[in-house]
Amino acid sequence: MQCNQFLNRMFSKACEYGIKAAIFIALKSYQGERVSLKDIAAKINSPEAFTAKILQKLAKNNIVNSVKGAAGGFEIEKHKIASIQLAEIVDAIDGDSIYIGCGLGLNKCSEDHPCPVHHKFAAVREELKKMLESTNLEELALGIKSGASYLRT
Amino acid sequence: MQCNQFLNRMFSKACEYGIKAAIFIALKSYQGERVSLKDIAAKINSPEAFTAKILQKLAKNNIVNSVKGAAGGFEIEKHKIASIQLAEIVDAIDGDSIYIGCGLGLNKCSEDHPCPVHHKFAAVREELKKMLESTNLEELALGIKSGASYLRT
DNA sequence: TTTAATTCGGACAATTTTATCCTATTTAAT
DNA sequence: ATTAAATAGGATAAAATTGTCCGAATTAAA
Ligand code: FES
Ligand code: FES
Repeated sequence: MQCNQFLNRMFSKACEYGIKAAIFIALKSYQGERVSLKDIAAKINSPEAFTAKILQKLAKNNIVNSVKGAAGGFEIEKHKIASIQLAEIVDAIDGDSIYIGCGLGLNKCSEDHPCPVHHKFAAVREELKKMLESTNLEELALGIKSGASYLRT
Repeated sequence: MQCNQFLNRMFSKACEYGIKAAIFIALKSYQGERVSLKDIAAKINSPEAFTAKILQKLAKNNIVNSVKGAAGGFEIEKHKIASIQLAEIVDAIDGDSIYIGCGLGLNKCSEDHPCPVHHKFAAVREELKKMLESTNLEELALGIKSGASYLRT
């Protein structure tokens, strides 16, 4: 008997992979290295082909550069790394409804027609928004570099 | 062409329905009325059969009482309403990973082996947890009763 | 006792999310 | 030029979530 029940998340799996991938790419880019899909998937412990799709999305959103062909891979221009906010990555993959939308699924969140949890929820959601908008890739990458944090279990 | 993309949520659809249903049942219970699945689904604008499953879950978790047969329906004992926290409902339907689990999907969130966003994320998540644990069904129901908030768009 | 209004719960269907496979294309190196 | 190492992207599959259907069980009321 498999007890599957219960695994709601703040971010989708795709988004989790996307964030971790971006961090790893940023880290390597600082070292002047370009990384392959294979390396990324191994490092962040994600399914390769699925990760490829996510990277395509990040590339289309100009968050990472992809380079085709032998010796190709993914990279981020060093000077851009510190200016990429977590919010941009989440936005590219999950959209902004997590920190914009109504907590109880009303068409839109509004003061004029609030859902029952609006006032309490909006505060938390705003915290999340601020957090995502004030956290950049550089600091996240530095945490990995210094050994203060980890990309996989 | 349907543009479906992007609809991540804080709570699952099931959980959204569950919260709204519980609020409506609480409201009616204060008025000494028991409500049918049909009424609930109509009031919160949810698919009936799906809502039935969710109500079964709430019943099994002793959050609502279900009464079978003609003139049956759902109710919550008045004296319990103020003591039911939002967290209990979320927990019964979505589990606790939303306010306990790692934001980047590591097996477990821990200070000893933190993911890159741990410190920033844990603060927001804790806010969410506090909010869910300090909000009870009574206040939510009162918002609806007073016309200050709405259950559907 | 019959009937009608209910919830219960199993089976199933549709949709979305997650994951895989395979071919085409690009590019560096030989 | 040829080859090998990459990403791109379409097609498909698997799994999870969301949604539907229907018969069984329960209960109040006629
Ligand atoms: S209306 Fe629901 S969170 Fe604002
Ligand atoms: S380890 Fe990821 S949020 Fe704590």
